[in-house]
Order: sequence, then structure tokens, then C-alpha cells
Amino acid sequence: MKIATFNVNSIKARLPRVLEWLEEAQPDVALLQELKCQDADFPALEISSLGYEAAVHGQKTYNGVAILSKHPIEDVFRGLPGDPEDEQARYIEGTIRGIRVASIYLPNGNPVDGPKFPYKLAWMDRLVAHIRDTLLPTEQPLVLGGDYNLVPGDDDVYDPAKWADDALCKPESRARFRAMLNLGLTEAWKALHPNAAHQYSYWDYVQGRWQKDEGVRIDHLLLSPQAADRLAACEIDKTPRGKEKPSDHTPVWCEIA
DNA sequence: ATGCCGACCCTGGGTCGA
Repeated sequence: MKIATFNVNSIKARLPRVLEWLEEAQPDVALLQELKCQDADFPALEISSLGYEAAVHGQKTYNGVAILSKHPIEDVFRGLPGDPEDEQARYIEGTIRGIRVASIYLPNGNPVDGPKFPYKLAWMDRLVAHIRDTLLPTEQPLVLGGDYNLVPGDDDVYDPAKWADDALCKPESRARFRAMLNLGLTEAWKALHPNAAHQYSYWDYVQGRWQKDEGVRIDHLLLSPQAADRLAACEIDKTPRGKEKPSDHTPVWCEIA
């Protein structure tokens, strides 16, 4: 089963790109982030015309996540537990052919001297707790994909010195990402490309970042042991980023045998 | 250079993303 993650940066603005990508890449499951629309405005008809059903957790203007699937989506759960006050639509999970998947839009956290950084760290703590207390104990295959807004290592950013104090690279952020791995999760791309460096999933629109290949690797697929045992492939698909009116992210996909 | 681009809001400029 091919499972992809893609931060689309507005599903409305990106619909032609997303439809074209679904037709070309043919993922069984697509985990989308940054829909920037409410549930009622999600283009479900166009998506379903390509054979995908959708589970959506939308929000006006900001955030918004979805699971698209060629196979039935069961037991959909919206929102990350742990803070009833948190109304940002950044998390949705569901089960497809026995695999529990989640689409994650982790907070950016910048600027680090404002309230957004502690919100990011608290959100990551909640995610670690949810994985540890609810997801892993089921011993189900899990694929947690999304825009983690996290650069795992200095090989994953074009200029690590310039980014050292960014929320995406800060030790406090990286420590919480490592906490997920320490629970027993496998980062799919790194597992299959242990010696690769400077392979990115996001390039800023400005200053010719894409043309100069100055990006960051922040879109990840995390697998439980039961899913990692079946990991057959994982790649970054740079094709969509090079097209007209692209998202600033590009999809990352894995194949679970 | 420190939001240069591109999206959102609902009217032309403010806010946000990473």
C-alpha cells in the first residue's frame, strides 16, 4: 500500500496540482495538510471523481488536515488529545486496510521568543503521549505522516548555521522528535536512505530557493514496528514542486508491503 | 537583507506561513 504525505498550502488554490499528482503518483492513501478551508468547502466531488474517499478536519483560513484513500476509511478520529482548549485543526487519524494512519500538521513554533514556540513544544509533548498511551499499545501497524515542521539533523537543511536558532532546528524541538523515535517509531525515509544528505521536502517561494535547491526536510513518515517490518520503499517526489503554481512543499511517500 | 512569495481575510492592507 502506497501512503503519501503532502502539505498542499491551500486545497482550493492547489486543486489542479493535487488532482494531477493523484493521477500520476496513484497513492492508495494521501495525507494532506494546510487545507486552509472549512469542511464544507473541501472539494470532495473532484477528489471522489478520481476514486478517493476523504476524511476531513478543516478550519477557516488556517491549518486543516485530511486523509484521502482508495479504500474505505474506518474509525476516524479528529483532533489531538490532551488540550480541550486547542481548536487548531492539525490532526486526524483513521484505519485503512488494518493500518492506522494519521495526517499531522505540527505547529511551526516561530518566533521562538513568542507564545508559538511553547505551543509547538506542548503540542509535541501531547503527540508523544498520544503515541505512547493510545496508539502503540494497540500493536497495530501505524503510519504517522505529515508536515512535522522539524529538521531532524543538520544534513536536512541547506544552511544549518543560519537555521540553528529556528524553531524547526532548536534542540528543544529535536529532543521531542527523538522522543517519538525512542518510543520505537522508525522515520521511513532515513531508514532507507541512511547516508543521504541535503534531500529536501520544502523550499521557500522566495529568493530562488527551489532553483538553488536550498530547502529543508520537514515532511516525515513515522512507522510503528509492525509497519516498519513491511517498509518496502520511501521516496521524496520532487516533481510537483517544479510545476506551475506549486505548493512550497513536495510529497513524500512510502510503500508498505 | 530577515516575508523578497503566496495564501487567507473581505476590500487594499493586515496577517500568516517556515
